Amino acid sequence: MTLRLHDTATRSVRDFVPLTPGQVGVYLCGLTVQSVPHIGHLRSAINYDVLRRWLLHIGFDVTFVRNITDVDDKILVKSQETDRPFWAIAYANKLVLDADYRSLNVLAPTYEPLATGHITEMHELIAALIELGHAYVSAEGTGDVYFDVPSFGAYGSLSGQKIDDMLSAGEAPERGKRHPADFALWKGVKADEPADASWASPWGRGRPGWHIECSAMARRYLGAEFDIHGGGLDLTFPHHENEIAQSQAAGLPFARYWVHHALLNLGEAKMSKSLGNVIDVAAVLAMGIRPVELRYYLGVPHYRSRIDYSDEALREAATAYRRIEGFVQRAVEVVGPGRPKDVPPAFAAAMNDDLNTSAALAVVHDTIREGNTALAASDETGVRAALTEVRAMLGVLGLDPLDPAWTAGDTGGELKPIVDALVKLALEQRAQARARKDWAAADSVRDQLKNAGVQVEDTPAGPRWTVGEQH
RNA sequence: GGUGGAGUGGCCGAGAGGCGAGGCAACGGCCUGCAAAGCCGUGUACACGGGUUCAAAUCCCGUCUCCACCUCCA
Repeated sequence: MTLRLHDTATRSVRDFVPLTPGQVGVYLCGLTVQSVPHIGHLRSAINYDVLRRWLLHIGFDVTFVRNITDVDDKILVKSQETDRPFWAIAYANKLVLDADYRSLNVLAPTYEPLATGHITEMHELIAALIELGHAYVSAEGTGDVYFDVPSFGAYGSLSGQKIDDMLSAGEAPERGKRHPADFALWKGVKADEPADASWASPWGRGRPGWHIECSAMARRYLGAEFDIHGGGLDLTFPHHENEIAQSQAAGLPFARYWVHHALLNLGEAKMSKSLGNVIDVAAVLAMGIRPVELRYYLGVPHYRSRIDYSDEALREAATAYRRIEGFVQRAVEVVGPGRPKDVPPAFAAAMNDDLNTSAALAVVHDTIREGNTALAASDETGVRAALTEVRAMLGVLGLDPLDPAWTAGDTGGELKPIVDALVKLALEQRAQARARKDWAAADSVRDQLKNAGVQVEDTPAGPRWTVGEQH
């Protein structure tokens, strides 16, 4: 059974065949670090993290490149508004982004190139495009270099756009564009822009256009042709279309599969900084939702389905995750953590079917039900079998409760043995009360523990307790 | 105007011609001293109107509503 992926270029689900057997090169458009990331951005990271984990699980060697755009119009505007260097703003936002990725258990990419670190590679590509007649220097002496869109016959093939049908670009062609659809490869420095936001080039000082960085960096780290290019649906046009044009016009075959994920909406529109309808990780944590629960919420719907954000749905996802977590904890108490390895065939089939995470999760829940039944029957073999499968599946989704990424952050870990001893003391009294059928006394112990944040449950193996997981 | 996509039970969310994915909530039962957790069971769900078919949520035609992109955007 092979992996099948939806390819935007063909608008169909296709068998995934890597360029080189056993190896996969993935380029994901990361963020422009113009502000603190919101949970829509993180959905993107999680979707591709699941893709990556699945590729790894089925045995591929994955080179995963996710870029950072650290210079652009908005960052420069912010720099002027706040009178801080653009690079300090970009870096500060990148630090928050890094922390968010880590908190959500998103694997670090193989490499994370910065746009400003690849000016040379961009120059090479731009020079080649000029040489081949696919780019030109603005006639107005601004130092701008534009890609000549009409010179690239296949333009629009990814998004199905025809140049003639496109909405006229509001403003008149700027600074010497030959065609309104032409886009900047290099932007000559403007008088009012920060002096430290420009680089020397054969066409004068300036800075990169937005699209060129991805073509240049994908080429540098993944080669002229690579397997998968990912990004948000909103990048299909013009960004990805322009990447294709730049790369292919320069003779580079570029990406073989285009994977786009749907967006996260808040209210009636996509979450976006410019609309002001934004929720970030800090806001979610403030609701009492843990990062793992946020990951579950963002990662379970199919990646090509829009998520309409709501607090209720997020809280519900947290509850659902706790059922999963509850099974894993109870099972571990009986048989130990086990050694997660194989995944049930139905789970693999769902993942191979264009990463159907919802269907895959149904298999997780089915397995958990079997595991719970085994637990109730004190069937250790059954518990162990279910636990290893469940953990293997959750591992692919990045949601294994035992993953150090989640457990490392647990607060009060060093107090646990102490609390454990104290709770045991109380539970002993409860056991004695129960033995003499003094239910009032027994329940009083349980209620007092509950008031202190400790939940007590009776199981076939005796009472167990957990700390504050109520919302 | 062009391009792509969506409307599924109280809620979330898969599926894409035939036997009701899964979760949350609710209700009933089992278990329990009582709980909790768990397990078992309970729902005439597919935007609307036509059509094709033995059979349609799934295909066709039409209608409505919504979203994204065509300008920076995950």
